[in-house]
Amino acid sequence: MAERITPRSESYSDWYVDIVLQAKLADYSPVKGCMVIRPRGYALWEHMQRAIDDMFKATGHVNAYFPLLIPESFIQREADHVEGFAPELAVVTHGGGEQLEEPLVVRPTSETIIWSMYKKWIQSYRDLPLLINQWANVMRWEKRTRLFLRTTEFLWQEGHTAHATAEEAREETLRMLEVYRRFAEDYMAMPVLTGLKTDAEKFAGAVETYSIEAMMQDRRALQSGTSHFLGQNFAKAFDVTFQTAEGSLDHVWASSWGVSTRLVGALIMTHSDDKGLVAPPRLAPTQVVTIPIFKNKNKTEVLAYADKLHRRLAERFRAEYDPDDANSPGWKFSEWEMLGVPVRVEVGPRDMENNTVVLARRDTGEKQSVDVEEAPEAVAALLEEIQSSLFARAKAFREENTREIDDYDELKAFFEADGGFAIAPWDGSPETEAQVKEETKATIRVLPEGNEKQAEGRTAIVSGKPARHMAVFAKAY
RNA sequence: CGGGCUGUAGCGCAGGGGCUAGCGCGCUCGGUUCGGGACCGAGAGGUCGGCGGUUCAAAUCCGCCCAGCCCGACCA
Repeated sequence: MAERITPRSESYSDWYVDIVLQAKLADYSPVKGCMVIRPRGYALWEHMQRAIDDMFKATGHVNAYFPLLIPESFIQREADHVEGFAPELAVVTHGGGEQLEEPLVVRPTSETIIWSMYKKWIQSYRDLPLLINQWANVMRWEKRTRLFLRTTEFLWQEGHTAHATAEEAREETLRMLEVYRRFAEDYMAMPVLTGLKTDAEKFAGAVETYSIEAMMQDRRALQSGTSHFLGQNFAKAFDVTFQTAEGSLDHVWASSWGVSTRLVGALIMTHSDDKGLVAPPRLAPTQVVTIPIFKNKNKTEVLAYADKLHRRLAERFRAEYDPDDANSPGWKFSEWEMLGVPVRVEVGPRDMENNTVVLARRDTGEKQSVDVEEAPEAVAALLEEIQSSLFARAKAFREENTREIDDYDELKAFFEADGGFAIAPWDGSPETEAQVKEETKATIRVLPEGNEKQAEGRTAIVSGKPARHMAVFAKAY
C-alpha cells in the first residue's frame, strides 16, 4: 500500500513524518528546513491561536505587529542575546539591488525591536504595565530541522510586557506560564510539567526562564512553551526608563513568553497512533464526518437521510460529509481516521430502518448506535468524552514513565532502557548537570515549583553533596 | 556542520552504457459495486533531483551541488 504509515514500534521518527505528510498537515518546501503548512495543519494552528488569543485578551493583553527586519546592531545591544542568537541569524545584506549600509537581521525573536519602541512609548509609571503580544513568523537558521518541531521559519506568538516593579514582572511571567499550562491541558489534552529552567537551558537574555514540558509517546520531553522573566536586561540595553510616583527614575522590568507551531508537533506526538493523526476534539480541523453507506438501489434515500443528518451536525460542529461513490465505506473509514477526525458517523439502510446512526470514536475505535434525533447531542457528549479520555490517557502514560531516582547508576540505567522523566536530587551545579548530559544524553527539563523543599535532607546524584533541587531529567527534542 | 542511507510518473519501487524506461497503487472516462482500504474495460501522466564532465551514445560511469531521513555536536 502506497499510503502506509510506518508503525511507531518500527521507527518513531518515520512514523512522525508519515503522519504529518499523510494527514496532510504539512509538506516540504524547496528551501531547506522550511515547510508548507497545509490547510489541515493550519486549521489546527488557527484553533490553537484562537483559544490562546482569547486567554491573552482575558488577561489584559493587546495585539500589535512589529517588523520582520531588525537592524543588526540591535541584536548586539544585549550581551547574552547576541551570543545566543548569532549562529542562527539570517541576515539581509542587499536591498533594491544595492548593498545595505547596515545589514538587517530577519527576526529570530523581537525583544530588541520591541524594546527600542518601548523606549519611545514609556515615560511614566502611568504608562505601565504595557502588555503587548504579537503573532508573527520568525527565522532561526537551524542545523537540523524536523517538520513542526524545528523549522527554519516558524509561526508563533511572542508577548512582551513592561512593568514598574520586579514583582509585577515576575507575576506576569508566572501568570502566562499558567495560561500555557491551561491551554495545553484543556485544549490540547496534553499534560505538562511546569517549572524553572536551569541556567544552561534558559533563554539568551533572560534572568529566569520557565517552561511547560510534555512527554511524547517515545518518552522524550518536548518543551512546548516558555515564559521569561527578563529583569531589566533589555530595559538597560535600550535605556527604557520611567518616572516613578515618587519622582525617581528607574529602568523598566520585563517579561516575554511564547508558543509556536511546534505545538502542532506536540499534539501529533501526544495522541496519534499507527492509523494516523488523533486530534483532540477542541482543536480538530474536522470534528465529525458523516459517511453514508448505500447501494445503488437505495442510494437516493440513504443520501437524503445522511445529508439531512450532516446538516444538523454542521450547525453545531466542524462537520464534513463524504458521499463520494468512487470509494468504498471501508476506504473512507481509514482515510478519515488517518486525518484524525474524532467522531465518524456511519449511516446506512439498516440505520434508516431503525431511525438510528452509528457513531465511531477515533481514539478507541468503539462504535455505538444512537437514535437519529439524538445524534447531535450524542456527538457532543462523545466529543467531550474523547477530549477528557485523551488527556487521561496521556497523563497515565506520563505517570507510568516517571520515576523518582536517587541513585546515579539507576539513573543511567533508566536512560539506557526506555527512559522517561526521572525526578532526581541535584546539587544545583552546572558541572553535574553537564556530566549527566554527557553520560546519559538526558538534560534537566525543569525544576518544578516547591522542588527545593522536597530536596531537603537528600543526597544529590553524581556529586553526593546535599541536594538543593529535585530536578526533572529527560531526553529532549 | 561531521558520519550513514536515499532521490526514476502523484506515492511505493524495478531497471544500472545502446533501440519506444517499466511494475503496483493512485489519477481521468465508462460501467458494475458499497456496514472496515471492491472490480472490469479504456486512457492520461517521465527534463530518471540539478549542473558539469567522460563517451559515437549517459537514468546508468565520474565530479560538484541541492533536498529528505537516521545518528552525533547547537536550538522553540
